[in-house]
Amino acid sequence: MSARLDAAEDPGTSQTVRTQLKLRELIVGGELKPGSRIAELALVDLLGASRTPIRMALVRLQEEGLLEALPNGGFAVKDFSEADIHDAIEVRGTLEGLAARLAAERGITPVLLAEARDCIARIDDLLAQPELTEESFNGYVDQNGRFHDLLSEMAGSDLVARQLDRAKTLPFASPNGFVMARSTGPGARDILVVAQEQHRSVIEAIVQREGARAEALMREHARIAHQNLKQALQSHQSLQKLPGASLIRRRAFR
Amino acid sequence: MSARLDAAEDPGTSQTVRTQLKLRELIVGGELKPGSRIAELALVDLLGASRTPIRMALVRLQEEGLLEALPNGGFAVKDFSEADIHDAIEVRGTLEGLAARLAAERGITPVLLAEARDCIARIDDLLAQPELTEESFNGYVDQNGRFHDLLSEMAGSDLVARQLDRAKTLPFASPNGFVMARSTGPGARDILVVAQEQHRSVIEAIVQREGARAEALMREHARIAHQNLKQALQSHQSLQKLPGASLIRRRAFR
DNA sequence: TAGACTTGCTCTGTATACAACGCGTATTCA
DNA sequence: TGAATACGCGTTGTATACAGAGCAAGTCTA
Repeated sequence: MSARLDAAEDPGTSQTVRTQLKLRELIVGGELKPGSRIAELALVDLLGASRTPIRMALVRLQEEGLLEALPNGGFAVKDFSEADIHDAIEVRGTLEGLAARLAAERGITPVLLAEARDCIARIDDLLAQPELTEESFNGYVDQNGRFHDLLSEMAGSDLVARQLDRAKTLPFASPNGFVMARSTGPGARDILVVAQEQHRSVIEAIVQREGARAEALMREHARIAHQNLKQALQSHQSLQKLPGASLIRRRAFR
Repeated sequence: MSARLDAAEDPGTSQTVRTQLKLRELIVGGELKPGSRIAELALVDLLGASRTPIRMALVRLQEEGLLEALPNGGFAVKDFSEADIHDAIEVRGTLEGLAARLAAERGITPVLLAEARDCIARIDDLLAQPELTEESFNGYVDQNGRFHDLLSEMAGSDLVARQLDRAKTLPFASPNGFVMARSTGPGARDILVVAQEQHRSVIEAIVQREGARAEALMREHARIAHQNLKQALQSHQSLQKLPGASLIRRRAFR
């Protein structure tokens, strides 16, 4: 019975991977409430896979930090305090700072540099107009994600990239996490302008082999998310747009 | 058949956890060669558990970074280049620097401070004598591990502690990794003296709320491991004492 | 009526059976 | 003799059966 109904969705991948992706969506989407135990049998019905791949996915998501193991077996969706989110952003900034410093110290390939410059040029184009449209905002999110991936690659270290991936897994710690929460509003475009300036400066610092400067810039760049967090927590509307908002403890909405 | 022969070893824990611990020992001990596929059935015979908990343990060890998933299924023990080890140490230093900075900025509890001071005092005692015995060296390793655990706790953040744990998992990236490789030799004691001075300074910086200083000190502290790595790679004898030495690529011994 | 004990159910952890896939080998054909 | 194909073995990924433990509900007794 390996040919399940929904197996046709992603023919190439294994049940375990499909289950993991679906589960992650359910979690950050808020379908599974934090704190309460996740019943494996319920997921069997919900996801159309047997318990074995589901358990595998649960273990992987626990290692990712989205689930916690309960004392008497099983897993529950983790919830995060405001302080946790702050720390998650700080960790990402620190590791991105490390990546930037290593990139500056070791030098980067012309190919990577060209890609980064292309990335920055595209964001420049998007920000050329005084008004932010939904389309240009989505474009920014794409290019911003690409920029941060490129930076991870520039460090030239699988280990650093791996650790950075881990740090970005938490939805609100990802480079685009709080950008999403601020897609509209008066200050939205200005923040992107500031962020873009930091993008430009970091690449310049890396090219000039200024490690300390590159590091400091990436740390500060991540801290934009702190401002966005603060603002998002005051606006229910903004929080709705934040991926993984349901994982935040003491949430006022709902 | 849940009452296996060796189940009596650790009555409380589950098969999965026991398997994971045993497997990790096999890996860092060099019993499982890097690169080649790990046959699950072989582990069934070797560890006395069925395939299910073994697979669980394999997945967890992959997430830990000790195993890599092979393209056509299964896992292999990862091998690490000299550059990987360098990066792993740098990542640990960076995260320990973050922990120290957070501890300084946020302040630490008197209990933690007392424990840290006790830790430092014990190391002082061990280093009071001009000669390093095997006993005093082992004592140093214990207290050094304790110190680094305390520092992780001082940050006051589960997320930071988690990420730091990950960074310390690689055996040669752990605070005691390269200390072990330098247990003997003329310079051995002097290095411990330097490290201990850094321990002292970091705690002082944290108490004085000097975040930047605390961070810089922990980074530099981790870099002692770089020196030790360099020296260990030149001496077969030292490498033998290094946990996980068999995971290093292009090794000259054996 | 309240508390404690017992019983039953549901859930996880573990073992095993099954199927598909890949790889190596052997055989056959050109 | 070489290359290509087919067959068989071993391996992983998946499904399911089974057992023990925890939790809740119900009942009995004081």
